[in-house]
Amino acid sequence: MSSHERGQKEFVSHFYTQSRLHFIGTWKERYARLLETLPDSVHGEPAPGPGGRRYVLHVDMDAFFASVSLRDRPELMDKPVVISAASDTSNAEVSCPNYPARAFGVRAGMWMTKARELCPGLISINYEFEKYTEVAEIMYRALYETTPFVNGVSCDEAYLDITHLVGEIADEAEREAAIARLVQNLRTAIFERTSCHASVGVGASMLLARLATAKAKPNGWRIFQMDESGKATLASMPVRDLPQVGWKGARELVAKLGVETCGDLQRKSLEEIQRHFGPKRGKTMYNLCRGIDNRPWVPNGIKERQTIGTQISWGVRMETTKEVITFLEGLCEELVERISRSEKAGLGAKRISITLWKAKPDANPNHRKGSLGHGECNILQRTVALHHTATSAPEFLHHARKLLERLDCAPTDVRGLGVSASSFARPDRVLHDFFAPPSAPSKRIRSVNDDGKDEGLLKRSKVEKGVNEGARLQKEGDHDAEGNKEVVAEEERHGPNVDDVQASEASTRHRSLVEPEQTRDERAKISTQADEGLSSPTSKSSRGGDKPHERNDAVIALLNDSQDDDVMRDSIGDDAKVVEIEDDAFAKPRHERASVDEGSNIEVGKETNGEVISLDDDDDDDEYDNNGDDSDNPMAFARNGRSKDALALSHQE
DNA sequence: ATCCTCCCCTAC
DNA sequence: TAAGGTAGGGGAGGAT
Ligand SMILES: Nc1ccn([C@H]2C[C@H](O)[C@@H](COP(=O)(O)OP(=O)(O)OP(=O)(O)O)O2)c(=O)n1
Ligand SMILES: [Mg+2]
Ligand SMILES: [Mg+2]
Repeated sequence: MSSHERGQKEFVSHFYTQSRLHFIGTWKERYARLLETLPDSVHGEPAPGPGGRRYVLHVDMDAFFASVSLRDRPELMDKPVVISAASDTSNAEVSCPNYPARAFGVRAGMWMTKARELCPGLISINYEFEKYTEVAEIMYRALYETTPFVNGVSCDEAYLDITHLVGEIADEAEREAAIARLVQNLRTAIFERTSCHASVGVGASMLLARLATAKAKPNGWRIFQMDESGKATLASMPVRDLPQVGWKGARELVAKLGVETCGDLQRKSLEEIQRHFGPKRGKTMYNLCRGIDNRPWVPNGIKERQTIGTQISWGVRMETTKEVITFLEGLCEELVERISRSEKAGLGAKRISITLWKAKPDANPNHRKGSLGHGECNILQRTVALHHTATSAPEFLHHARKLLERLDCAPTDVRGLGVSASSFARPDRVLHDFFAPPSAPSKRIRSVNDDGKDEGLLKRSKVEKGVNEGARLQKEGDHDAEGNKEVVAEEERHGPNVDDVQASEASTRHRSLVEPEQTRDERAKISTQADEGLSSPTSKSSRGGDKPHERNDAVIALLNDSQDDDVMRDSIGDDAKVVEIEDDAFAKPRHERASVDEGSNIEVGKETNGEVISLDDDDDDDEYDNNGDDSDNPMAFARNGRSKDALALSHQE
């Protein structure tokens, strides 16, 4: 049921109860709350052992969602089963195939129709999010019983540093025996308490532990030693098996450097890799293919959040601007709720971004994921930096609307929306909001920038030049459906879940080399030729024609109402006629400004509350689409010197 | 150089 | 039917 049919706001909250990706995506936040109940979890970094020895465990549940659900259905255990929202013949997305299903080539992210082709009679079980949460918690408790040095990655996966438990053991054989005992105890504890299997990899770094886990699965464990044989193993592994090298990266490596294995990559110089992938990514790849992992240990796996966001790009259908606004409002309310549940509770956002999935004009409905998928879209984002913080849903909504206006999208073309908050800082007008309800008209004191333009003009300058050619802004699809057929050999072994000892040599698990059934490209194109051209080394040039973001320098008004705009603009940052709050944060580089506010003990007084920069207030915002039809914006004409429907707007001069 | 915005990729 | 989210790293290209 689309958002239009269900009602925009209801749709938002309901969607989140059903989405597995939302469940996964918000898991760390819930994990952070769980940690607060585990006194042992507050720990710093583990120290290296004697002789620089280090032992890291990577623990990952096997076919997690499926394992949880199959506990109660033992008769299905050895049959091919997936977890998905599918019933019968529907085309849902596969979340988690069990290992028997994987033997048929069924993969997470695959659509059910494809999965059924590969595996006739495939059984699907629906999501049971509460159970996953329960099992995840039990698993984590077992992990923290082993060591406080736990780095949580996801609901079914974490790294443990056990150097302090085994590193002191001088004799190597003894040390390895101790590791084996520890790992087996942990695996046994998890299985006894959850009836689900975890596999474990051991290595001197997170990277090596993770590579070991991949070889250990399912239901096994393994050590990845970087001895001669380990080096040979690594050299023979496809680059796709390295973390951070995904489907595109692997393909790019082949196309640009002729590299397929880690060994191939090892033979390339740092400079050459960097030439194609940039300094940082190049350096990372250069290291990873050698088994070198410099990632710092993150205690508990919890880093300070930089952004909090909400987005939905499924089932989004709207016909009027009002519907768009209502949907956005739903997202903003969800966002505020999530912020309040996070460690950023009580803070406000100094940056707000939106994401828009805009249907391509020529989108082919056959490439949609069911009737409610977003189909072929251009995905556009816009950001605004505020001088002050936004804390309430109405404030977020206000800015989200303005950002959306810049994108000039007809409601009927909207296929998805997102709102996100960043640059968190101490809120600067908390009390103010109490006395000034969102809709209250504001007193304003206007000022004008150098151009001397006035506000009226600004309000029509929202749509940016170039957005109507948005298609050009995005990279074209990468591969056609055919590209998908060249499925790579996978999954040699899947017999009965064997030993609880070192998994056999044959136990190799490859990450998919196949493009996921994914959002950005919709693997839309039927013509392979054009595609191949684009994937050549020059393909980046598809961004060449960008004309993103014309600077929106116009009018500024000062006012003291929390409703009004508060946009940070270069043109006014330092020299415009704006009464600026004296705030040491503003002495810093722009990107540091907002976040450092937090903890700076600036009094949030009446004095500093007053000045807010604004473009205008909200009273007539409905021009966001005047009547829902895009492309008719006076400024589109003014700026482009051309506009499809400039005539339609002559109404306001 | 460094910052900023928008976009791409990756992982679960 | 069907639920294509979320966060972070980082690159390209323009502005400063
Ligand atoms: N594209 C994906 C990837 C993962 N998941 C969910 C279902 C998985 O069960 C869970 C954990 O992801 P893993 O990558 O750990 O995969 P599994 O645990 O399913 O299998 P494995 O045995 O390979 O770890 O996340 C999902 O819904 N969609
Ligand atoms: Mg797993
Ligand atoms: Mg996992």
